[in-house]
Amino acid sequence: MPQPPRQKRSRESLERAVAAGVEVIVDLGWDGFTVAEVSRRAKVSVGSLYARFGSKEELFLAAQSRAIQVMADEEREYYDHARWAGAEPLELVTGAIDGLVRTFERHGGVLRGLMRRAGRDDEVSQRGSQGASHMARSYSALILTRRDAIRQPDPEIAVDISYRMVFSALGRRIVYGDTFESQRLIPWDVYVAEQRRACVAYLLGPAAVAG
Amino acid sequence: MPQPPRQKRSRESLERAVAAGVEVIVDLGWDGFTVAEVSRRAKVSVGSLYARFGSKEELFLAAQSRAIQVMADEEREYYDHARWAGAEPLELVTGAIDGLVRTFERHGGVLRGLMRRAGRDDEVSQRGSQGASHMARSYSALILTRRDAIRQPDPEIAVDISYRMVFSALGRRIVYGDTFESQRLIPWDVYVAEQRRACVAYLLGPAAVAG
Amino acid sequence: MPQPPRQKRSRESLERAVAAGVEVIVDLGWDGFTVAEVSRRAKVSVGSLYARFGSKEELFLAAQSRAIQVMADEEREYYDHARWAGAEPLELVTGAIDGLVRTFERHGGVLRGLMRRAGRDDEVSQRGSQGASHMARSYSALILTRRDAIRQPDPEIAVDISYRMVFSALGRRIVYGDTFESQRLIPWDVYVAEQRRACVAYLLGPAAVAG
Amino acid sequence: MPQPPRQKRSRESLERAVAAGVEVIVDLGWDGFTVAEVSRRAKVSVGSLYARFGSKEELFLAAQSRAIQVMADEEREYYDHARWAGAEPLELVTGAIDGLVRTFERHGGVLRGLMRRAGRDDEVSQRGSQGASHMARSYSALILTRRDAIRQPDPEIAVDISYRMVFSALGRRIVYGDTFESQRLIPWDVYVAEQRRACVAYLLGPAAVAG
DNA sequence: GATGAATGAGGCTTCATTCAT
DNA sequence: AATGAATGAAGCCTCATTCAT
Repeated sequence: MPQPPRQKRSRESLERAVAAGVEVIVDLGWDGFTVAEVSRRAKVSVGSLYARFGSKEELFLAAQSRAIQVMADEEREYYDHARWAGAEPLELVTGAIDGLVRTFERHGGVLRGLMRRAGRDDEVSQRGSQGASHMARSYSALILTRRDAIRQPDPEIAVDISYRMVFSALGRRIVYGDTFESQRLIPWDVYVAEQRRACVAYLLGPAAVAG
Repeated sequence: MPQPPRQKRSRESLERAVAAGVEVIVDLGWDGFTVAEVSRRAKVSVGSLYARFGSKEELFLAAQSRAIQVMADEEREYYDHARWAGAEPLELVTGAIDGLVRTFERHGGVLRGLMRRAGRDDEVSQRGSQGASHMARSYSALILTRRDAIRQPDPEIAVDISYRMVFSALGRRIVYGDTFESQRLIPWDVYVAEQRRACVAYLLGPAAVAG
Repeated sequence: MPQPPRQKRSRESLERAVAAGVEVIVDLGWDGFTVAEVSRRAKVSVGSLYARFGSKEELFLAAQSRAIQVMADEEREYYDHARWAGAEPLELVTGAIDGLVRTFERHGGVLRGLMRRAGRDDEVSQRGSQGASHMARSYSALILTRRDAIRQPDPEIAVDISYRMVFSALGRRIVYGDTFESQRLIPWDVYVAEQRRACVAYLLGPAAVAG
Repeated sequence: MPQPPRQKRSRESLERAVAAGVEVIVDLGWDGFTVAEVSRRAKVSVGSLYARFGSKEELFLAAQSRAIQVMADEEREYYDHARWAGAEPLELVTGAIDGLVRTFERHGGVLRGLMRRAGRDDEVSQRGSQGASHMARSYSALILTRRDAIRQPDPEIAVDISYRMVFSALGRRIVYGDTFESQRLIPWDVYVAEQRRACVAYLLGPAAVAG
């Protein structure tokens, strides 16, 4: 009986395991991320998971890496400087922020799971940090193509700060919901729009806003 | 002696239990928050903890309430309008933000533990939310004593947004550390100062900054 | 301040404790018979219960004794030979059985609790046995006043057997309900009437039944 | 080899678990029926027990089912009508009773444990009831093959009553011992013989006894 | 004595990891 | 290599009993 190619079956199992891992992170978060659950969804035996990943921790990290990879690919395309050639500073700031917003909108589910876990696991945190700070560089680089428009003493820092502010504000909302730190109901659209306004005011100053 | 002695021991061990609970939240977070650990640190037996709190969950909530209470007391004093009578808008915004900053500086440890848990437990989240949104009202009320100075179409929303931005930025840093979403090292002082600048720019516009 | 007489308060506490114990046996059975529950209902502290009864076991036994005492008093009156002077054998058998039936009807609640426990605790069993076999003697003595009417080789044994049969049948129904060993629904009245018929047939034979 | 080897170990440990469960019921009853004890005797880990049975309750029920199954098999064979073709009414009644007696003689140990628990657990009671009432039907059906011989107005009820009486009397003796409700010592053989006589007198009347 | 707070052994259950098949 | 059954440490909770006040 001809065996199916070892490598291929293997790769497929691994693929299913990682995909199931991401799925579980989205659906159940870390608390529901049990080896048995991933095994069930992936249709890969527990033993095989351990053969490939060594520990639950590694399995989770693999799922995390996968999710980050997807985001990074989208991000690379979005922040491609060619797309923004000739854009005005206001457009750049708005566009850079929107890249971040898009990521949170598209990947909120998995980001929620990852962020919750990152709060308690150093390795997860470190890898999450790599993904987030990679985006930080893309974001900053894009805006700093028009460094001259930044009305702050240290443009590098100011842009970085703006990234952190938006990242934090969106991340918080993803994880804790829309009325955690204030009961006032603010729709996502308005929330996002105000982040833009605040960053524009901070980075570009009055002229830009007026314009 | 005004207190009935029989209840004294009781009150003391309850006190030790709550204090130990807070301590464990600070040191180990929810994952290390086991009944046995609190029992050990409080030098109170497991049975006594259950006599008072009914469940591990209740015990955690009691520790949370205690921590929130302390913060609320400090906050009430800090945001007392009498202290800010006659202040300029710039001072108000800066002062309001500093109230938030102070809270995070003083209670970062416990806030870290609580926030991590709030991400996954609704009751904890709800109570944390109450504490945070109470401060939101104090913060907003203070700044809105000079509503006329706010250079945004809807001052209420703008002030609320500024609170959320600072809260998120500080909270994130408390939980995830100072180089999570960006590798750039920015000292706490600068980080805080830039939050102030961003909020001032957003809320008060150029005049205030210039001033 | 004049103290209430020690002895009296003491007796009253003990009384309340025993009464509460019986109440708990009736309402909750052994599983719900916790020291704390009796303490609560009796309004007597746990410490006092231990001072008087030494252990939960003793407390239960005291409640059991109390319940048995009440039944024994009723029984003594019911089986008083003076009441049955001149009765026909059929009346005697029927009457003796009815004495047993009455006890189960009046004290079914506590008997249920005691019997369940007696199955697992030797001391409870022994004391329950004393109560039940005391009634056996009253029952047998009454019927044997007309020993000559018993149509069995050994009247003593036959009467004893009849007692056991009725006792078992009633006890079983009290503890396990009316459709345990057979699904056929037989109302209590019919159930009791048939026990009478069976015993009469066994003890007195055809003549009595015909009569 | 017809059985897949992978499941063999599994089946064996499940088998050991159930057998150990029955053993513990016999030796220690419900009170001693702890998961750890069954695990120890079965040489099956606690985790495996939970993998198979989900809860201690399920494990107990599985042991109960096993015991009931064995009894039901014996019963089916014993009460097979072919074996009793042409029997006289007296033989039928005696034989039907002896079927019950045999079951109690052979399975007294486990019946004791099950009955004690049935008094307090509805599921256990219900399943026990099913077993007992299945036998009730076999018993009644056998005797009612000669319904015409029953000297009672309602033969169905009378036969059912006789079953209940014997079942109760034997069950009681199994659970509470031979001198619970009466101190008079009556050997098992005599006890059983008198049950037969009583039922015969009740069901068949004087003619049968005389015969 | 009376009180009831305090103790801690012991029971149930989950799940990461190992290992026989 | 793959499978999934087996393992057992660790966590939560109850309640009989003790003991400081």
